[in-house]
Amino acid sequence: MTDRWALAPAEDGGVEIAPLGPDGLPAGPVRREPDLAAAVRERPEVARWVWRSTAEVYPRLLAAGVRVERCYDVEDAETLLLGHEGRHGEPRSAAAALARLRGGPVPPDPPQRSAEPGSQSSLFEPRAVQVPLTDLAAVYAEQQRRHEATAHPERMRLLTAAESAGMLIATEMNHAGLPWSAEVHRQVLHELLGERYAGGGEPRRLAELADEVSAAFGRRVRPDLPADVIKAFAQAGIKVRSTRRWEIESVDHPAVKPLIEYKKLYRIWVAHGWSWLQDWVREGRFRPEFQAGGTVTGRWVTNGGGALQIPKVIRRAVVADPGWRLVVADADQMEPRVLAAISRDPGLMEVAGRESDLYQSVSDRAFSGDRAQAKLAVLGAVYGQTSGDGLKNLAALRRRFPKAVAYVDDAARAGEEGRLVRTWLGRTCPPAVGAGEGAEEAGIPQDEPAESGGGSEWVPGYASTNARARGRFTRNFVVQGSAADWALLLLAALRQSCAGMAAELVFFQHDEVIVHCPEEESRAVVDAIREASALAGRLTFGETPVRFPFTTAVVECYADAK
DNA sequence: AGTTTCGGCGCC
DNA sequence: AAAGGGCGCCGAAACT
Repeated sequence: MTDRWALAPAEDGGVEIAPLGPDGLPAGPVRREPDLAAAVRERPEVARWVWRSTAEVYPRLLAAGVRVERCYDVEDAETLLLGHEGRHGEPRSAAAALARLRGGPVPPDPPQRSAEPGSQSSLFEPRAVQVPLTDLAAVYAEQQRRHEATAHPERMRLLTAAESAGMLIATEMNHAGLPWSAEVHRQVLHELLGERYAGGGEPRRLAELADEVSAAFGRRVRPDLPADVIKAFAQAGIKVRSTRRWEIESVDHPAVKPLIEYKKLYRIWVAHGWSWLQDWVREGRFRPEFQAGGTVTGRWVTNGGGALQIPKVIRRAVVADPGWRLVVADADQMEPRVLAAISRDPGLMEVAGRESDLYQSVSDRAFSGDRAQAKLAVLGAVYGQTSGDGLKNLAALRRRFPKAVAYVDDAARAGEEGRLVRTWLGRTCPPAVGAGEGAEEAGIPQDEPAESGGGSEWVPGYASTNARARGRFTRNFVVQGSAADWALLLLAALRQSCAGMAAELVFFQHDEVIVHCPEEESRAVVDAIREASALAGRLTFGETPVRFPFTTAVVECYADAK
């Protein structure tokens, strides 16, 4: 690629830029310009901007109305490369990478700030250590070489490119915000919770439910205090270990019904109630701080506002602008389809090659038509279910789809034995806690490795509790993480096809994306999603029969999508 | 008084 | 039917 330029903001608000040669080093003199946004705006021919941190640069560009098509985020790539090299946790800053390159003392990473409601703090990162452009380019050039040393260089290049695209998209989503009607939200809260009382106490409906619970127990009980509730049940002659809903649901006592209702509404009140609205919604937009690649598996997180946990009833407040629509697109059975693609199990690839309900197809083959059982078995295999009907169902799944189950079993065994596992594109799981030479030298006891030996059955009972927990983690990691790999490519492709339109990506939640667009663009957006899905499948997994269908809905209100 | 952990539950 | 993976958030409890 020829049209790569490096970019490094200077302390005085100016910027250093330089074209890069094939080796990743500056191919011309470093230019210094006074205005970051102007420097980028004036060079639309640049195919990819190489910079230290998207979070540092891109919000400033967007604020000035400048978008870029592609970037390469050096610090983000450093994180992924370190992980792949088994050096998870080493400082990831460009300054640290430079120090490793030059053999100097490696500075620790600056501490992460936490989000405050409505803050604009991501516009600038004052704590970040700047590196001059020539040094940044040196780190970049070295990273290009490190890509070549990975197990699958072309996949690793795709991963860092996709993750950088994710950084751009997350920043653009933060800039756009999710359309949010405070009026509808207040209406929903009033319907569910009743009037608020002065003084900030519980709203009417919660107070009533608390009274009902107390009346049922015959004494004052605070339903939000688990210890109080457990004691009250004990006094009524009922032993419960916790107040989790699934545990008390089956208890025969008049307090149970109002208690469960209280918990449900209490949750909405504290997490998505009036104070949430006050804190997070401004001028018709909810602005969560999306953070691409915020989890070890590559899933995104949001920083503040709980944007990835919006309760279904609250989604009524997500309303398109007048004349606009929300295109809500949900990938159908994403994780088992990803498992089919990565394991190349012939039977699972065959059912995943159809767009029809995958769980139904699996159940027709292995569970005599019981879809619910098939879904449980698949999820149990991916999550590492350890007991109950799950194990029996897993056996049926293993008979029909041996390579698929072996794939996750192998990942689980690797985790139990303290080895690393990777996603399809090469994102690598962190090492076991206490693992590594340091721990051994220090005499920290290690978990016993699981019983090794042939066969891909996973035999419970042979490894320690910690090792088994790590096995469940790595088992899930390869699927959840590879799904995140694919989802990133999907987002990048979708963003590309929306580039000429007014349509904006405004929300992303693991396997679901929302595009906000003028009504007349909504058909084109639906088509774009289908095309992006097919492209993402090909790019991520190569030639594969597996398809990734979406359920799409064009709605004015998010709650109407399902 | 301030900070960390826990319990419970929301989403996938 | 049973309680497995990844997160964030809040208040209370448990600490320093």
